[in-house]
Amino acid sequence: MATSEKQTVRKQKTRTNDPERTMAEILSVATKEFADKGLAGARIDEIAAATRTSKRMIYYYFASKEGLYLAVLEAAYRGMRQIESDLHLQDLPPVQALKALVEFTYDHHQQNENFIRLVMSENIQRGEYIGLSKDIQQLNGSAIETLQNLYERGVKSGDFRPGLTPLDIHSAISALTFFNVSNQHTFGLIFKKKNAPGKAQTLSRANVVSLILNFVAKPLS
Amino acid sequence: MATSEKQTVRKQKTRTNDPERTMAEILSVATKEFADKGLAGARIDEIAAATRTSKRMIYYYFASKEGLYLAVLEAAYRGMRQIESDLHLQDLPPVQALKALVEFTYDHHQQNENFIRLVMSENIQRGEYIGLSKDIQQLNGSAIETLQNLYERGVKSGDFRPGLTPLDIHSAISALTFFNVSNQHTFGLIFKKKNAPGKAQTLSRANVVSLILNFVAKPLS
DNA sequence: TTGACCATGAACTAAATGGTACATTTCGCG
DNA sequence: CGCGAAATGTACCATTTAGTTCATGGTCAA
Repeated sequence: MATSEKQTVRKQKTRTNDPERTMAEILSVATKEFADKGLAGARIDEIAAATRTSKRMIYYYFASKEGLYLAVLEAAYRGMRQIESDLHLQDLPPVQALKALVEFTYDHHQQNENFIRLVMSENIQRGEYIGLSKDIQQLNGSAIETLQNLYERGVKSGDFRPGLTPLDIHSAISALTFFNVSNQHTFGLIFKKKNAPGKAQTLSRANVVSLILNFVAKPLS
Repeated sequence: MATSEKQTVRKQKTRTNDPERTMAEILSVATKEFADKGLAGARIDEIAAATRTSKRMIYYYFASKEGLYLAVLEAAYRGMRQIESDLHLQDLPPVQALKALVEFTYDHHQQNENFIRLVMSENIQRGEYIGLSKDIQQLNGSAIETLQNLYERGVKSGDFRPGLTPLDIHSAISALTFFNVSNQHTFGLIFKKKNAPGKAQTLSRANVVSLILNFVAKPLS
């Protein structure tokens, strides 16, 4: 309609310079593409096409495919760190705090498939790009600290058994919550029956909580 | 005969036709390449170059890059199934059998990084290719059956707590043993200190056993 | 107003890469 | 022995794709 008449009705919405928005849009689209296909599988042209801007702009802001990929990774990790600090575990007694942490992690992983896929992608590349970013590296460090605190409190109160390291617990939680999402497709082929509803749920949240608590808690004897 | 003399020394080793060996070599090299870089990242030319044969032969036997990838997947899964049936779990009492299964799975995953990487690759592609192979799909099915048997024996004997499904247990074992290998690179960045020895070990075998046994075993009350 | 930055978009390049055409050799088999 | 099918090698093609150039113009703050 009307966008053109005669010769030029002029774009009614004349262009606005908004580098922030442009970059954000590129990042957002690129995140989907990289999460979807991995670094090697992603196509710059496809990303450009899905944007309101052009390939030219991608190189203008991110210099290269790898540069864009790294920016995507960093943005994803930053988003993660954000929410993680919103749990106030220190206000809860150890067992409940641990339970809350597990449940939070479970839900979070379940809801952030793109993040999970990016991490898988990076592992296929042996952490080549994540290793480049100092920023990213300290994230998990603070997660470990939180756990250390929590675990020590639990041991002192007699709720947790001693002899574990925070890293053990962190690994176990990550493994159980990550796998559910990361391996859903190859794993889902086992019961190729109904998968109509949500995702192929393998380990339920309750089971993960149970696994971790049974592992960490002191057996009542 | 005189394979030669005169002017040109003629290739002293005249060509031998050996389709079996050729295919096997292609598969072996391709497995490394696909495990290393994923489907999109792998390069047919590189595979060909690492073979004693040529790119021509790859297409002769496998028709396309995807065809080769699928063949690699199937071979990898077949190799897996092989060894898995060598455990005679039915000869052991439930708790020990479960322990043996976990330990076997742990070691096996640890030693077959290529397989793990292929599975990751497939998950990034949403199981697109694994889904094409009927062959592969029943593998995990039999693993589940084995577990079902074992679990039922354990419940009957009073060693295991009721209320679980074989799939729950299988998921937990897989998650804990798979993650260690699959996510070693992004996870390893936490303690970027010494990683000189083997791989960045996160969850020890003993801990995985402990996690699973505590989960499945009936709490002694 | 001016100049630095932002935006566009199409056409282009150079290299990488999946795939083939065609000629040649090997080998089992009658 | 010799013939046809299977196996193999070389050179090449066609397309895709990351990245650039060109040419031009808009936006905005000082």
